[in-house]
Amino acid sequence: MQAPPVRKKGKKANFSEDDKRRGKANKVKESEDKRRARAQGEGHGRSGEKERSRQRSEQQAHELEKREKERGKHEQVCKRRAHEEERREEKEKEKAKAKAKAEERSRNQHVRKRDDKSSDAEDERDHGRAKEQEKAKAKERNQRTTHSRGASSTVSAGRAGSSNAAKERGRPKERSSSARKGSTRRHIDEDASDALSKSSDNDNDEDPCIDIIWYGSNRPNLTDQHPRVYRVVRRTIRECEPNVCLLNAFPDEDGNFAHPVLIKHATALGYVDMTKKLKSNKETDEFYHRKLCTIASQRVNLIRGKVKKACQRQVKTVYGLAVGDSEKVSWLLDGIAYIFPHNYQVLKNHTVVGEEAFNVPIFEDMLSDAFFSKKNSFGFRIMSRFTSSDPEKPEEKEIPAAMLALVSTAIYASIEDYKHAPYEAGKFEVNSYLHVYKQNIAVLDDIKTGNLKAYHALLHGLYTCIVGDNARPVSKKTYLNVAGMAHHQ
DNA sequence: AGCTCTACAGAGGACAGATC
DNA sequence: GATCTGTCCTCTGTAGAGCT
Repeated sequence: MQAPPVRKKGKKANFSEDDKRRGKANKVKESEDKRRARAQGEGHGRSGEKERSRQRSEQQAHELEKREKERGKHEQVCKRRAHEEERREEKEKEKAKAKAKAEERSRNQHVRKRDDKSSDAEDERDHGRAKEQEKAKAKERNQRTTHSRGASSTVSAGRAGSSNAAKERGRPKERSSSARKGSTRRHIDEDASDALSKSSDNDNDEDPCIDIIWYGSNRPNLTDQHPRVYRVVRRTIRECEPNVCLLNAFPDEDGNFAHPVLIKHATALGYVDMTKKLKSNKETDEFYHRKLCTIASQRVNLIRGKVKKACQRQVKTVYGLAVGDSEKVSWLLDGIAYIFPHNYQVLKNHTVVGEEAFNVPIFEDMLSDAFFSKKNSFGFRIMSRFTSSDPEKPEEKEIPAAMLALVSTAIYASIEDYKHAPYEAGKFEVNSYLHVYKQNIAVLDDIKTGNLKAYHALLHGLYTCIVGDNARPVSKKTYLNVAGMAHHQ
């Protein structure tokens, strides 16, 4: 069996060049074989009777040669046939494999769809592990835990473990990456096997260990964790990620924002010892939940980072920025003028249309780009949870204020990057931009309290523009005029 | 030591061109 | 027209550098 093409560094599947070359080489080889076969055939025909009549001895030698050639030819044909047979078998095997893979994929999709529908479905999935797999997993994990206890750490070993872990930082990379590969695959397989073995709902066989598997890097890896820990953290992530757009884009203002969510899911799943550990104030237990929180908080970071990246590409043209134009940048950022339609003229009075907050096309573009670029994108996945602020029109959903404020904050950060030359994309840190986020939220709150209809028109209007036909068209935001906005800026 | 951010890696889906 | 193959893109997850 041929090994699958090795992927190298980089995002793209990197088998292209190698495969191309391999494909070309095969073609060249084929044509060379053909040429050789043709040449052999021709040569064979020419070595005829003329030679025989001239010199018997030569003829004998020739015949000998001929026989040799034929034998060689025959061997070649045999070899080729064997090779063809081999290739055919390989192809059949590959086909069978692809079929199995497709079946597995469709099962996975089914499971994933089920998973999206409700978290109850996840319960089924999580609890429906095949007995055999669980045993194998438990065995594997025990081995790993033993290893990590000896060489690295589990948090059950407490802080002492972390110092060991620090020593272990220099461990060979293969260890972690192979563990990652194995574990990632393992969880996917769990999903697949789960779809098949719904009947085996039995938690008694599950590995009850709730220690954190941690090899001493900055945070524990999600997929390395024991099933119970994995399940609780996974659910915590699933709850925290949408909340970034629905409720608060900067929850990590409180470093342990995921802590209550962890407790909630541990309790819901009935993991008494884990709930106890999460609620405990002991130093080792605090360390335990802090470590678990870091897994969730990284996901939140990633979402924000993506939004900032989307904005970086656009602000230059939208706001007509030049690198090092600190005067314009300062003006745009002061009082968050950039959220309003404006007219900036050098050495003249700049004007801002205060009635049209967030009525700049970049907001719609950035929301689209960051959250709704594809039917499968994050925004579409959480769209069912969007609500309406207008009690009279509950069906007219709105873009959540947190989502709009996050985009606005990312735009602020991107504009600020142009303040100094040379251009350098700054970091989108919580500490640096939390005040901007709060300022944006305050503006939205003011609109909401001052003119609910305008607030609804703004956010539902954005929703309509982005989501399209699913929503009813809504009047333009031109009547938005919030007198009280100014004193909050 | 812990936090934050970025880059990298792997898997799977989408799509276009090639081939049958 | 159906199927196959190669390539690109996106998403999820992880490692590690740099900073506090």
